[in-house]
Amino acid sequence: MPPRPPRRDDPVRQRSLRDHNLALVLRHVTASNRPPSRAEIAAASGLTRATVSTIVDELIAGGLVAELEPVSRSGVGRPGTGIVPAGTGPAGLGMEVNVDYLAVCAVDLTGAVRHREVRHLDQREHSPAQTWQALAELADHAVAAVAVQGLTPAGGVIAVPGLVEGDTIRIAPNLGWQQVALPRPEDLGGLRGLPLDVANEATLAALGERHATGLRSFLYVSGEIGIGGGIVLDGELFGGSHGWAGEIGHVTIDPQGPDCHCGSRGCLEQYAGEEAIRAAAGLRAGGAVLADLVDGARQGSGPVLDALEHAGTALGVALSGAVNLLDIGTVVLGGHYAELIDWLRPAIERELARRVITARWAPAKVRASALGSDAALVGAARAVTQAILDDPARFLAVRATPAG
Amino acid sequence: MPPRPPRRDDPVRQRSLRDHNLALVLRHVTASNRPPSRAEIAAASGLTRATVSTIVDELIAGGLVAELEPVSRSGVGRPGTGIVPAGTGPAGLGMEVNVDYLAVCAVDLTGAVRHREVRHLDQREHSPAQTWQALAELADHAVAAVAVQGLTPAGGVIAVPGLVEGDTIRIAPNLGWQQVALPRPEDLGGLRGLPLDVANEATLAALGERHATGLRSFLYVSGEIGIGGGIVLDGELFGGSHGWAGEIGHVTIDPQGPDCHCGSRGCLEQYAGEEAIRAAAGLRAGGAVLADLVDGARQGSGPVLDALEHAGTALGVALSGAVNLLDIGTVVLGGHYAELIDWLRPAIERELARRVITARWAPAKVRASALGSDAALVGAARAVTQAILDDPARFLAVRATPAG
DNA sequence: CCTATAAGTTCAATGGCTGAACAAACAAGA
DNA sequence: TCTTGTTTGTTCAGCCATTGAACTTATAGG
Repeated sequence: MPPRPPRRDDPVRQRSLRDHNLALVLRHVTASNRPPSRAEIAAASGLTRATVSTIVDELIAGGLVAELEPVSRSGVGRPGTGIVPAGTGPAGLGMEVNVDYLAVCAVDLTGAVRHREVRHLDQREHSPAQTWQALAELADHAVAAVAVQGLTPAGGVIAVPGLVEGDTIRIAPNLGWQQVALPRPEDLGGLRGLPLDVANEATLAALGERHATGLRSFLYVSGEIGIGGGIVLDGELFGGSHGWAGEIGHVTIDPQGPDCHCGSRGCLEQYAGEEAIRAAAGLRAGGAVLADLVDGARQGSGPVLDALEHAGTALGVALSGAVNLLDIGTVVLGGHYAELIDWLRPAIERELARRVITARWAPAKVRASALGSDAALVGAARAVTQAILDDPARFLAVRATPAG
Repeated sequence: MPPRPPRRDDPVRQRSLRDHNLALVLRHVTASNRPPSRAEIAAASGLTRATVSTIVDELIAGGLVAELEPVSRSGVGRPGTGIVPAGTGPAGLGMEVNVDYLAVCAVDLTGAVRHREVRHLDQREHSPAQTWQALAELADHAVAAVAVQGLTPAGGVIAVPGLVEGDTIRIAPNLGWQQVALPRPEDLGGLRGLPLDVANEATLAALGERHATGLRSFLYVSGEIGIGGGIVLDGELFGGSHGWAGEIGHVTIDPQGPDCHCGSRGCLEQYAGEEAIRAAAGLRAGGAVLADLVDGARQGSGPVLDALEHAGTALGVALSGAVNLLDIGTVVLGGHYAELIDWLRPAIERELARRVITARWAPAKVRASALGSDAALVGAARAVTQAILDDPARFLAVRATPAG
């Protein structure tokens, strides 16, 4: 995964000093809601106006930020020129492989989605190679579409519903994939030469939510066919030793509970996974389960409401464990859960209040995803731009040296 | 809690550059097993020999490191002079308040314990003020004892078995304390003017284990009367939003399980807490429970072995959830668990293998605490010295300006 | 005693930040 | 319209930490 932590064990020379402050200034530009002037950046960051000026010049020359037309703002004194993230230049390419669709999107440095395409395609009927082929076509569209907008993809990240280690997909149960390697850039057409990465979809969705909501620390839980999760701590994605952190779907709810396909018993998925809720609600299999659930709940169907209540209780038990362990203030529900939150929340909050030992001093908040089903796709694209924003110096360096 | 993270949002000036490299060099000195020479530090850190020389001079002047007598090492060329952490100068004072004893210890910058005193005293029969009074006496002994060894305490940390927020103890169930404030330094006799801190004992024990074992990431679980925990990620203690992370004792094992004093049901403590194991093993109450359990297990007592097997299973279920969530490679068992590990481990490992979804690729290791029952005490003391080692510049600055 | 090798120091050069002075751009009041 | 006051942005000398190369110091081996 891209966002490498700042290397604490590296020596610091003059250049790293500038690198740090480049990132610092750029962060102020992207973080503030109103385009800040050089003077405002200086005041907020603690650097002097002189330093900020030279750094902003370097960022402008590198195409990472742009000056606004000098807008006359209220107040006396010379008006400042607003600095904004560049709307042209580098872009991030997000791709998603899911059970029944492929999707691609592109975001610019401001975080705006500049292109988006979804193709319905059942991966279970195709080989990984065919999937990569189809994804390459979508990616080519995207590159062409953003090129006319003045954007050049600086990298791509592929979101998959499975366990990823390095550049290989260990296992993606719902796709029926095992030990699938990342496609080489050459096999992805127009992406030739572009740095490419794969990561777990829930992890990337958490990253997407982090930017969309502005939350510093939260636990993201996505309910689809499986249950995925991602952890964001103090603004950074927490990956764990191998990047597998957040696997809440197979946390034990009841050690003696029903068998799970993972080989264990009583996993959360057996209580709050799509199939479990559907069965408990007495709905037909193979239909549009989410829509049926929402309809049933709206109409006050007893079995549906009971099923959601049970799922919410199990979710609440699992989340209580996570909150006890991580002391994290917010839980974000994504995927199908986002649309079911009104019926899940009471049970979740009840369990959190009962089972979290610090609940009386700092109750955890439960909220719905801001990006909905696009979270993983947008998160993947933003992983690319975020890497640039986190370390602009590296981007400027590689852009300066090679002639490609 | 002392170890504040490096502030990513701070501006970086020339001075911070030096600050960073001071810490970098000092880290190399404390981390290597053999006293490194200036040249070795330069090679390992990436700095030049010139820079390392000036930095080492500054550290020597500040009393944080010392030169060894030039020992002739094998090999041609001028032998290097080894640099070691100073055995005199600043010390860390660790204090522990527990149910039936008070303890104080002092460590120097090398991590060596230079003083240690334990006083048996039942806190439940005394007010917090009386406890602070007794602790102050022990602390005075410690300050006097280390003074003759050339050590001056630079700060103190008190470990308590309870929930701490900032400078107040929210609740310490086994002490019967609620909303107890940190004693003011003035009320602690010889500690006048010393920076003082409180923190949870399990959290500090995790910190102690981190130094004793050299592990970068692990989950520490301590079984005493209650069950505490601490999380170390990539060498740093993870505190969560309020510093309450690691509360594994009240993770749910069975949502319908027995009532817990915390107000919830089926908490881990009801299965693997001292009282639960004792009752399951059919041992008398009020005795030396740990000793009785070890004796029973050694003699092959059926009820005792069954009780430990059950406790291990519950621990394994809770730890599986934690490992799924955090993708953490090692679990360290402390407190009483350390002495019971031979009988707990089989069940724990069985559950981890079954319930952790990534177990087949990266099985988590289970090991016993290296510090045993001293972990919290030593961890508290090392929290002080670690803060100095992490940011030597700050220590040198405050030491330089005030004449006290 | 001489040579090779490695450790540690000295010093001019370099790069990046600061602080103060200055120029530019605007509002408000006379 | 002109002046005054205010804020923005730039310029430049000074400062500070690191570098790299030359130099000194200390050892082993022939």
